[in-house]
Amino acid sequence: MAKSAKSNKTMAIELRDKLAEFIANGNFKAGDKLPTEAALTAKYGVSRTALREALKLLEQNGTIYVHHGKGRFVGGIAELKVERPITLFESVTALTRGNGYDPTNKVLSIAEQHAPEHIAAALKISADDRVLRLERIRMHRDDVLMYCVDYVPRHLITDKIYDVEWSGSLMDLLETYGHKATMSSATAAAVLLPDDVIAANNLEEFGPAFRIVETVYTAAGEPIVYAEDYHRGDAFEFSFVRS
Amino acid sequence: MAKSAKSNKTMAIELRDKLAEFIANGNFKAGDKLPTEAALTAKYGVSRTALREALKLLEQNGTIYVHHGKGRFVGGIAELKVERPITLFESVTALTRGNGYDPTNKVLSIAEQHAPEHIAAALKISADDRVLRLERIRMHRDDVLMYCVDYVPRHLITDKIYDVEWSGSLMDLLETYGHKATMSSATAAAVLLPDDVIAANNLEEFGPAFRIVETVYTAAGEPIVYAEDYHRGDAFEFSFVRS
DNA sequence: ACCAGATAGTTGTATGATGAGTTTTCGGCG
DNA sequence: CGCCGAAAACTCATCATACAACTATCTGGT
Repeated sequence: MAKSAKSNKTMAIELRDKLAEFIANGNFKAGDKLPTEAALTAKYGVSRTALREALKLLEQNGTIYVHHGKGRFVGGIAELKVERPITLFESVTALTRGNGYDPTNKVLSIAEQHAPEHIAAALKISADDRVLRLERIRMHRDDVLMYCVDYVPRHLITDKIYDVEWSGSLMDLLETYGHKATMSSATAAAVLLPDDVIAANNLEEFGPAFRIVETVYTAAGEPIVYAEDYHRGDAFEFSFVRS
Repeated sequence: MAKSAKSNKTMAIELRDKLAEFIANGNFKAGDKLPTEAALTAKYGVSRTALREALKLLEQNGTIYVHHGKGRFVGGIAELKVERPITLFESVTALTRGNGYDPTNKVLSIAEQHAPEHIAAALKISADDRVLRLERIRMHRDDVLMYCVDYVPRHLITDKIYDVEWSGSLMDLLETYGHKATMSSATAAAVLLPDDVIAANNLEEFGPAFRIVETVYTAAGEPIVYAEDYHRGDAFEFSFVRS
């Protein structure tokens, strides 16, 4: 199996994902026996080393379980897999598309200011540091799907704020400045939009919102965004497995 | 490194855990460089194969990240762990206590009926099979925290329904009948309580609800409960890590 | 028919070699 | 002396081979 061209992924990761797909698409149910290592190395054309590494990753995430000398078997949790769990870190654009919409962004405001105390703490900046506050709505045709407020430490964006295109993906933008978002710590709650937001933006029909407040980090643990995302209740549903 | 005596764990798993401990105890912070493969094989007295397998497991769970040719570094995700993530399978009682409340249950109704089609499908029962529908509210003093509807396949409860105490934990009850709940597949959304529920139970002040719909399974993958839980929006907040 | 040993099948572990990406060192040139 | 390119060293990625440990099945002896 040749690795994908230009892929940064290792063979083990690619193979893990291919095997996961094979299991998901192969009419397996919990407890079914998987092909042996020998059969799988032949099937995918890889070394036994890469295959074993991939299989151990699948074992760690519950997709399979192993009995030494007997073989490998499909784990029960595999049937509970959801395609895009709430725990998946992805851009708001991808999330919105995953819920079946074709989103466009509208920038309501972009401003440089001091951060409220709790936001400064989350972003690990001092009270003297400034943040950029980006306020946007995400729309599908004429319907407002999300109201979003993002706070970014000012020092991360080395250009003047009016020289920057703010309507695209904030994560992609930060990556061009050398800060690649990879994970976040989040909380979710059911709320109503703040009254002043409703009044300022004609959002009387928005209804209950699924609010996610998250701090976004690079792989090295550097906090780069504090986000408050209000997802319209009747437009979004979030999936996850509890175990 | 000798494996623990009588351990069923593979070398890779044991080493993963030892390395995780080394990282946690070693005054490392996110972004710090870890010792090379050569140094770690010498330190732990293991083959390079086992070490690489262990390191890949740590990479998958976010503890470390890798840059080909540069080395391995401590990941920031370890600092993001939350104590009771939304993905933790626990009883509603434990969840409610985790949010700081001392809940009492009030049974609104218990009835035997046919299951709606989507619920029969989720519980993997036929249209002829019957379910028990349990409707309850969870209260903290005089405040209603949750409105819950649970559906249980009738055949799981071998006693007459009026001989059963329904105000306790449903999961504990099912365990006494030999069906231990261990995991669930869930979706969450922000909604309003249905109008008839508000009217029937004087819940005009409930406000937006964080609704979790989940199918609960035993370890063998047998579905035993279909639950619709409406958590009062201003009383519950759910945490999770995205990666 | 039952039991013990041998064989075959399957996963677990180790070692050595080569390839690919990154950093450091060395030598030549202006 | 500083800069640049090439080579060497460092570090992770992949492959191949050999042997060990566990499980299932087969065979031969009683």
